[in-house]
Amino acid sequence: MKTEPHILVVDDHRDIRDLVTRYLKRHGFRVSSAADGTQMKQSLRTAVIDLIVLDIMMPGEDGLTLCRNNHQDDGPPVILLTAMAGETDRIVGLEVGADDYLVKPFNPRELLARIRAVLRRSASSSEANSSGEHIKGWQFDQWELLTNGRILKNVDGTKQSISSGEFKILSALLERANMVLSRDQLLDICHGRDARAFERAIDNQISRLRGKIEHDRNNPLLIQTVWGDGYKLCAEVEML
Amino acid sequence: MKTEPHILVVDDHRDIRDLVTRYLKRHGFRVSSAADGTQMKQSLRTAVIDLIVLDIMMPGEDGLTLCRNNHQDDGPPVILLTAMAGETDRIVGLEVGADDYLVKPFNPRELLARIRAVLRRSASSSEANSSGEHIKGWQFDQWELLTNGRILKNVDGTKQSISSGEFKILSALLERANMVLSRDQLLDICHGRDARAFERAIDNQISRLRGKIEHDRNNPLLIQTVWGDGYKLCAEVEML
DNA sequence: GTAATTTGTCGCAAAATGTAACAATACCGG
DNA sequence: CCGGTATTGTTACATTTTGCGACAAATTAC
Repeated sequence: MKTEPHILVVDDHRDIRDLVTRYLKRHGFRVSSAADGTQMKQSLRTAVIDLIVLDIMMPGEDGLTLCRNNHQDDGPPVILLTAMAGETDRIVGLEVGADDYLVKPFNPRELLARIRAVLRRSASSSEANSSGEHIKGWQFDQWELLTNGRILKNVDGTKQSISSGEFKILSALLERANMVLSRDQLLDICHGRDARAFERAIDNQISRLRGKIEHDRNNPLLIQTVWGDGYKLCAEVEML
Repeated sequence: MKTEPHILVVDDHRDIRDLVTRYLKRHGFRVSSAADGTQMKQSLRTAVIDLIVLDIMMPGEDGLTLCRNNHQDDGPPVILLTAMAGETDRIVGLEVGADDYLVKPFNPRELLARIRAVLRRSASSSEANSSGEHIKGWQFDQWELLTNGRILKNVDGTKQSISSGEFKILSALLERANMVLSRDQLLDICHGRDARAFERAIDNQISRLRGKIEHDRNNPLLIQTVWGDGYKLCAEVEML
């Protein structure tokens, strides 16, 4: 049996709640809404929520705090709504625990796309990639990476072979393009939680990857270092 | 094929309609106009409109309602014209669905700039990239900072590499150009609330940044010190 | 004017990162 | 099973980035 994902919209503005709710329902989701942290927690107790859309600015309990707590409790994934751009590296990732964010005002279609992306990620990480919706690959910068092969195709026709480890790291980065991934996260994704291999192994893989995909190895633009945090793939990524 | 964007001007005052129409046409847009909600809906049915300039005060159907409906239907972006300042925060965003607003009386050049900005935003967000920054970068003084490349491009072609810490500070300042940011705020933005690192660390970053972007290091014009308060980026900043 | 406070920036040390070289391991065809 | 090859982990060292103390310069208070 397959039911539609259940989204919980948390915002203190009634009209925003209603608008988003209607929009998401129109696109096939089940939707509940909550006006504050208390209602949100209640909803989480009484229903199985697959994803939360959470406004960061709310009276009473702060959206950030709610997000953090939810994340500590292994709750559903969260997409944050924030009023201003910038300073977003910290929001997404381990510190706060959001899975993605959107800057207001945003395009509802954009929200929809992000919701689908986050759901796909959390689905493929919880199950052993059981359900069908597979991606064929990614297109970014001048490269195309297909999930089945282990080959990077350049638009100019050249090909670049990569190892399976490099493939894992690259696809992890592509899956979360433009977000910072810590070395820990990358290790988890590529090796599973068990092998607490020396963290610097990641640096090496990154270095090897850069050597293959960057234009100028000494000025990496695609895979960027975020000092003290991790790595981030910077590019417009299109899924195939 | 590339055609010029088609703007729909909706206002019950004929003189304003005509003025705006002429002005926009002179600047290369295709323009239609409507005097009320009925005409507006008709135009939307019969032509592909890229953006609506909509007066909020109109006899008959309210501009706000029209805007809301249009937004629910996934219609084109809207710039609202409003008679009074204040209470404008809630106009922009999901609540009403406007993408920007302008207070009457307004400078036509200002309208032009906003139209271009909104068109640029909606163009980039309609592309189906599942994730990616809203803003591509900023342009200020003689510099251009791309969120992707973490590289400062000078108009003369020179490039200046900056570290990820410097990038965070600079983008925080750009994001709030011409406002004062305290060291505390900058620390929060760059490191998160946890690490209450020595505030003077900011001074250092600022100093290093100045060394890279100011014309005369001993006479910083771009990043100005507000004694006892913090720092302020002083420049006309354009978002890309 | 002087004293107190705040800021600018240099130099250095600590921490983080890049990467080459090498060792360990996995993989693969016989 | 074996030798050869490709891949990956580890170490070591160079380099970059950052934080912090120190002191000079600037600003404000008095």
